[in-house]
Amino acid sequence: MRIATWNVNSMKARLHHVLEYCKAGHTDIILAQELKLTDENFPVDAFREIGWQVATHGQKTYNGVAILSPHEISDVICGLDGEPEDEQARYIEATISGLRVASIYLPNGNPRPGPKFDYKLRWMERLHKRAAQLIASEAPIILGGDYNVIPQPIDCYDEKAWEGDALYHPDSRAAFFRLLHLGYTDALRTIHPSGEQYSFWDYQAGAWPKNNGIRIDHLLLSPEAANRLQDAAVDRGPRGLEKASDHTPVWCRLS
DNA sequence: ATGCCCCCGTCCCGGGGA
Repeated sequence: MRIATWNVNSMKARLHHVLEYCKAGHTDIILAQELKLTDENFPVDAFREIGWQVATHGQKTYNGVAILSPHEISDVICGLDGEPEDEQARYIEATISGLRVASIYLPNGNPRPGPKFDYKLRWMERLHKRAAQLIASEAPIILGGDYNVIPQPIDCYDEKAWEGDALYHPDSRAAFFRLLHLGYTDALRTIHPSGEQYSFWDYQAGAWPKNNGIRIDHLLLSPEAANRLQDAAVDRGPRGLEKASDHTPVWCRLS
């Protein structure tokens, strides 16, 4: 069973790339983020035609998350508890082949300090509560997505360039490690403990050709999932295509 | 040097992204 997370930066603009990725047989599940469209406008039929099912939690213009798979998707939950007035579509959870998976689009948090950074930290606390509930279930769980957190210095091309940024701020990183300390495993870092494993390259300033990337897309595995971890990697292919997303898929394989 | 690029919206500029 292979699971990939991919911030597609508009499902409408990236539909062809995503369909090709599905058809290529790289993965059994895609946890997608930044759809930038409503559920009504999600191209369900295009996926149905290639034998894939979808569960979506969309929003006009901004955010939006989905779970895509050729296998049956059940018990879908959208959103996190704790802030009923929050209308941003950033969390969806479902069961596929006995695996509980979530697609997460964590708030960016810039500019910091400010209300957007406060929202990011509150959102991470809400995610922490849900992650704790899930781990208590002792099911195999994968919390995948764009966490908008650079965990360690090794995960960015230039530590100085990110100093003070919401993605690299000590509060963001501490909240990320608090998630791990519940008992979750960072799949990619477990398989590749050293070296850069970037998942995002800015569109600007030639970041991609210069490999000025950061690692912000993560797959967090509960113990029952981590026990089955076989492999994990960044798939740089899609980032090199014409009209690419600024993120590329990160995947893991479970036995 | 927080602009460079890219995507969206009832749309030719501005907000948001990271």
